[in-house]
Amino acid sequence: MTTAPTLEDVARAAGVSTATVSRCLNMPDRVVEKTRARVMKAVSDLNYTPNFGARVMAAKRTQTIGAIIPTMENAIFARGIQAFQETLHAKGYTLLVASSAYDPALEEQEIKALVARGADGLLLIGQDRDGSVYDYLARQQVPTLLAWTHGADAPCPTAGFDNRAAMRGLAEVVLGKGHRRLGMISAPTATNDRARQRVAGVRDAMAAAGLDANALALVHAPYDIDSASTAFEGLMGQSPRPTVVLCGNDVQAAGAIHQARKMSLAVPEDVSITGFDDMDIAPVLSPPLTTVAVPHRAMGQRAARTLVAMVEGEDMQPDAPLATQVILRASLKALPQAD
Amino acid sequence: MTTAPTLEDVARAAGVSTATVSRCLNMPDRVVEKTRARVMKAVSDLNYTPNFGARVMAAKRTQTIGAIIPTMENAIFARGIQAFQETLHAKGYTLLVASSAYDPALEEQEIKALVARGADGLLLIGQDRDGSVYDYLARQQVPTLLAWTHGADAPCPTAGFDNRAAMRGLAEVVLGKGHRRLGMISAPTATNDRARQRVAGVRDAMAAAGLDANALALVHAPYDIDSASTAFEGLMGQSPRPTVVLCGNDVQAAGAIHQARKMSLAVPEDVSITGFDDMDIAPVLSPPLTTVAVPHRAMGQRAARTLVAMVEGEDMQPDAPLATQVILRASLKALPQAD
DNA sequence: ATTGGGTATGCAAGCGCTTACATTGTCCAT
DNA sequence: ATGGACAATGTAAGCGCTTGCATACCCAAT
Repeated sequence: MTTAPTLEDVARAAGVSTATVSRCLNMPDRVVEKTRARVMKAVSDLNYTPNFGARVMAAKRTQTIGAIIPTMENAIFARGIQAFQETLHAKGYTLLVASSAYDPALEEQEIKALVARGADGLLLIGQDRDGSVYDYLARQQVPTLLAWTHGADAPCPTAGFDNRAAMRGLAEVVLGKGHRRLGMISAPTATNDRARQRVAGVRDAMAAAGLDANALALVHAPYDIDSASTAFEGLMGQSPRPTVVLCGNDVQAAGAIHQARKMSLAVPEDVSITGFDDMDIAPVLSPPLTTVAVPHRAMGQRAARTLVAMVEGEDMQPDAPLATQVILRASLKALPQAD
Repeated sequence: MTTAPTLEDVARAAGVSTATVSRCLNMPDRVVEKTRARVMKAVSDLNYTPNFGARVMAAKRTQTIGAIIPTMENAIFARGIQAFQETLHAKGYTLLVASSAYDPALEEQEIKALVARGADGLLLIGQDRDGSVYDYLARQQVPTLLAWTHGADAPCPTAGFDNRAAMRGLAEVVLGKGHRRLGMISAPTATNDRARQRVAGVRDAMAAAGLDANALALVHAPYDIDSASTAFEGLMGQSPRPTVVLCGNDVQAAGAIHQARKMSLAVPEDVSITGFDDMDIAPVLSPPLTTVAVPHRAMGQRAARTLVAMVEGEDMQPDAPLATQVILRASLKALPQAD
């Protein structure tokens, strides 16, 4: 056979109609045991795989969920997506992942590609995107869930945590340790609401502590080790120098620690450093990293459950945000009392 | 409008036939300017997106490439896949990624899902899988490329490097530093030819140096930090204790270093540790990690070019394996000469 | 034996798109 | 004027599958 077998080939081989074969595959209990056995044998003899395009076109459901994550370059989204996939799989859905490299235009293309491909639902990260994208999604009636963020006022249902409150919690701990000159390395905030919220969280804490929120020494850098190193170097060049640098993410914190070592600055003696995410590497860095633990797996699972419910037409009442937790490790130290 | 517009809706709105609309979209120069403008206006007025299933079914090409990677949990495959995607994108293809969690059965399901979805080509990692899988792929006539591995005798074309030679190169350096009692932490080798090859590479070097290859203290652990920590602890419990532990991967090396610190073993004074991959974290660990640099991006790009060529029916002569490079950093030290 | 009520199966109409082929229209050479 | 060549567009036949409806069949009850 030079071309892939079709339903009809199977039907012929089993001596039944295409309808029966289709039913065997999709609603096995509507076909009597004996026939089904014969059909299944033909299926495996011919090594038949249904043609997806045809199936979609006829049935209008794909049992496929699409997800677009900003990056696969580091593990930020990996754990959550893995859990998301596992849960989807258990529910009979297949996950297709694309990565946008933090580029809104690319993301938009990928959204269209996934929708065109018949994704029954979409998972996107964060809520910063052009209104036209949400219009398009609404128009195409594709249930969409936003993860890694939380908000009742978001343009779609969300499954995530409150980035602002989470970072504020960490900043409060930092301030509680006596730090007053705060530095921060954040991802570019233009199209990244999570990053923006984290910055806002730090400022919230500063304001609440009676500090000038604008005094935050803020530097932007992409989520990679080298950029963060450079950013850290810049921060350390300022005077007075910050006593602590809060990083928007553990990867950046790793870069900061790395750079500190290069500059012969002891962490935390000369400068404290914190991260965000509590990735695998956080406890392994030296010094081990103070960070914010994000419930990645729980978020992925919840996202899967919610999105499937949306796809299957159930009403979902909005979820509360997931809780995050400050993890204290050696990279943050208390400042000696000055007053 | 309650349902997505179809080609026919557009045709009606523009006052032309569906064929003309289709041509506007797929071969614009076969339609005269004036008509095309009218059609395009209708398209954007209606916010029309072609139905992928229908298009696939009629045209039999999807411009989609599928990739299945063993894990997204850590960044092992991330850089390569990212480059793969970028190159595909430049060539007008969309990449769909699935993760098999190192489970052959899951991988098989995902292969079928991707094929059924009309992937024009497939990228798989390594070559260890049931013959029936390759039969299926041949049957379905889906061009398939194996990455992260190299071999003229592989069941499909490959785009990668020689794991065995790469690890042998590192082991030779290690032996050259005077180490004689070697420990190794490898991923489970049952369905992972890359891991198996790396072990073989170490044994090759040992044998070539006149050592007993069976004297290698080998422990298996999945690619995560905690498992590697445990594995390292086991290795250190043996006596005589290895003077160096070669890890199948940088993540495992991170776990090993972490565990060494916990056990108050100084690296590299008490024990040397090496990794594989030269991930971002390798230079950031303390001590910085001696490892093998793998040309991830080059591999991803080559894979994309080769696979697209295969999909488009060009003949490809087999490529040479990509070169790897031993990166010496502080985690490996020379042993004092004993003789 | 008949009849009625289920069940198991077959029939055939699409699903939205592409594309080979047919048709219509245009323009130029004769 | 007329025919021919070519360009622009339309017509309609699938692509492989699902599913509402029709048919065939089986068994129990009469």
